[in-house]
Amino acid sequence: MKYNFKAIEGKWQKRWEDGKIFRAVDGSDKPKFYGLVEFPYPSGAGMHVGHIKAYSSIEVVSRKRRMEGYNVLFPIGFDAFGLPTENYAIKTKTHPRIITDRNIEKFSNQLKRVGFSFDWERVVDTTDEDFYKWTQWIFLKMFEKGLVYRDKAWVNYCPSCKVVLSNEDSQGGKCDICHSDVIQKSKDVWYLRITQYADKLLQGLDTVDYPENIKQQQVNWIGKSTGAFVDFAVDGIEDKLEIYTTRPDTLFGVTFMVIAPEHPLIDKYADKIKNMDAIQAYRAECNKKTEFERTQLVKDKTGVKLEGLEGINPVNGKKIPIFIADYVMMGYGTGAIMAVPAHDQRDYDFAKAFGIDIIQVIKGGNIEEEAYTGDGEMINSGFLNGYTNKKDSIARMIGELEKLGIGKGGVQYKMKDWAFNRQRYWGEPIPIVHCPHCGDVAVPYEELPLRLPKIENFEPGQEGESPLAKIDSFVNCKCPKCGRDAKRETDTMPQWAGSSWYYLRYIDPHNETCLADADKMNYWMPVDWYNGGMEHVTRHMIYSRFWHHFLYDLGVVNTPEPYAKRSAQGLILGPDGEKMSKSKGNVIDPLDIVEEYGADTLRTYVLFMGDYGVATPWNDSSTKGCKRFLERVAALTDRLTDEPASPEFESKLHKTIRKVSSDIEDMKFNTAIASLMTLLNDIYAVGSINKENLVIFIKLLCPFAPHLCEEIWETLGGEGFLSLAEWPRYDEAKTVDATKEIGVQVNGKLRSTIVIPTDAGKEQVLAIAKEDAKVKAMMEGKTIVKEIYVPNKIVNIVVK
RNA sequence: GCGGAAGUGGCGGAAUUGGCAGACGCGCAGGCUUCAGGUGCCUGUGGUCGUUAAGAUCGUGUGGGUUCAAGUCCCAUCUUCCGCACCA
Repeated sequence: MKYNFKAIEGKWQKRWEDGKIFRAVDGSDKPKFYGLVEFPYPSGAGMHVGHIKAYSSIEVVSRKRRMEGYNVLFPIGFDAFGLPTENYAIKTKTHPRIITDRNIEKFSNQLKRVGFSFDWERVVDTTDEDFYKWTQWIFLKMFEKGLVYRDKAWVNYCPSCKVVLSNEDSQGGKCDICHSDVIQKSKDVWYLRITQYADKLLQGLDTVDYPENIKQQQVNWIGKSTGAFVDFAVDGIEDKLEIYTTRPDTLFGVTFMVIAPEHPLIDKYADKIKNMDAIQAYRAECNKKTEFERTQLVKDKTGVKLEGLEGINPVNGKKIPIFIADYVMMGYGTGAIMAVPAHDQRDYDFAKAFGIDIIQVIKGGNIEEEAYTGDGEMINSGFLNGYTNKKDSIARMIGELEKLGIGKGGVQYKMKDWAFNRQRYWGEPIPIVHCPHCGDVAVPYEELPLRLPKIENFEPGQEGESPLAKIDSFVNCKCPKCGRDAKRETDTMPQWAGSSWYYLRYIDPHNETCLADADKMNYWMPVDWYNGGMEHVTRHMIYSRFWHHFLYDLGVVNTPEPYAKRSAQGLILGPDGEKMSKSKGNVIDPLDIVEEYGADTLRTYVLFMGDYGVATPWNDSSTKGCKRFLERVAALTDRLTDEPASPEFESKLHKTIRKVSSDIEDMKFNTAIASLMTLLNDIYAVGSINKENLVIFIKLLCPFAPHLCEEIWETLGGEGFLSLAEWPRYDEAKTVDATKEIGVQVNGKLRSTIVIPTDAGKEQVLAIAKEDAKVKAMMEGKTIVKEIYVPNKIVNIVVK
């Protein structure tokens, strides 16, 4: 058969779609498999090769599972709210709805042309009001349970996008979307109390099958530390200055304190501070720096001493100076620290710069040179003297502080509450009404969805307020509680909202009475295998795990964790080895590949190109190599024979079944395909193949190159769809060969190879080895010191 | 700085976890087919020495070590990539 992919691919895509053969069945008796891939943002640019690679893994696993008799849910949808669409809407004066629908259609067609076996009857779109109704519902449930609060806060604000960003969206002081510098601005912010779930999110990691590096990233992100809160009295004022420390054991070594420039104590006691001018000047200086700069300048500590206020070390009553310095952040701990220069490098640098005393309280290191952070015997530390174990001294100190009522043990998280509102049009409206009499009131559940009003102008206001604020008919409403005039919240939710629960909606996408039917969720959840990008391992995954834990506590879902297993694909780099980008002109368009080589070649190549989890450059010649492979497979129909296969070939075939089956489970797609290539070479070497064995071959190849394999199946007179045929099983007995070639070493160096009967005894194998001419020559005139035989692997004869 | 991963031919990468390094693919070279280009098919392809050959010898970032045997384990060291980062 000649390989005419253009004719084949459209034909089978149509048959699959018409036959609805990839439809997931609710409540089937079969075992279930829920495979999930991160749904795409339908950008105008269309699909990227990265999408193909990301989806191909679960695609192959899902296809294999179907053939193994599973009831498979492999859905797709669109994460369609977001800034790029809105910005494009502003630019082209087109409604985001129109743009989104257009892009979704384009994406769908592209995905279909690659032949992915998605269940197209379960497509979800986060911007569909039937979907975001339930996003709003979950928000209101959180509001009801006290997990939502509003606060005035200094927020990360992108002056270009005119939008408030979470810490997660403004990493490194740059806007995640447009990469402009982020500035600090005072705003009304809605927060979700994700910190309340920090411990559950940490503990949940012990119950899921994620790779270690992914777990570690999530652990780091949550950033739990244990330590103590300690109150320091300040000379001359009533208020205490509370600090957080992970090293309360070093309290006797405290020689100064540092507070963040924004610390409220400063303004409150401005009249007591004698050098307010200098303080204000320093603050102004800090304000100019972005958070990025502030966290970059590790060296050259700067700061100003507060003249007129002095702290008192609670354990020894010593008076110590207080500084403001920008290396202390208001956003972590209490915004104030006790400084122990002898045992903390930052404090040490600061003390050296400002000529402050350094008191060593733990023996060890050389504090003339640098801070000593290791363990050792406690000295100069009153009741802690003589302690050598950090753990013990910390426990003793916390006990002492608690007895005195000036401190207590506590934990801190790097993770902050999730800033949840955006001043944008193209997002889920936050279903809250501001009533002058009742305060913030939830929109009643029965009024959901709170629809986005149809408007013409999507530009944000001058001060960055939401475009919705200009729509009087939307803003003005009655308070659901008291019925008097009230105003609607005009901010919308961030892009992460819809993706925090979308995998549940796939289970029951058209349900009008709840987010998904409980029985169906009991059947399908948890997601058995979720693949996506490393860039979503912290934000998206932590947010959605948070929402899922919340829904579990609410009794809506039956599992605490949404994803049983997670994997991540490596990037596809440009042919030049650089990250693909428009500006570098090294972008590969998957549709060009489909046009030129066909979808099966594209699918095969993205999995063959290298280790799935590792970034690999695109190589057009190698793509051709995959095409050549498929052409040679197609030509097998011209090499059919009625002859039974030789035992040697049967053995190779069954080993290949075993290898492909296990490699797919281990995501070693490259070696799975390589073993099929090897088998194909073997078939060509033999010259022919019988029908029975060819069917096994195309079944193994089917998850990778389904169009071609279906076509061959049809040519061979197969009934129905190969995609639904039974996955081949290997016969263990047939994978065992009668003889085996093994290496023979003399003194650890390979000198020859011999053929032995499989599982022959040591004596027999050694006898064969010693008969070998080359081995004989090497042993000539020497005495044997040691003989080693590793069954079916190697012989090593040590001679002197 | 902390945490994680990785360094293997001209290139992408294999190596059943301590047992014949370089599977498979690309590229390259030679040959056949072809008017020719391309495609296809066959053969070869880690380095060095060796007239071909037989063979020898070196070889998995670098330097040591353990072992009959090391890409794989241990110690030291260099490099690259990816997270996190004045987190108290």
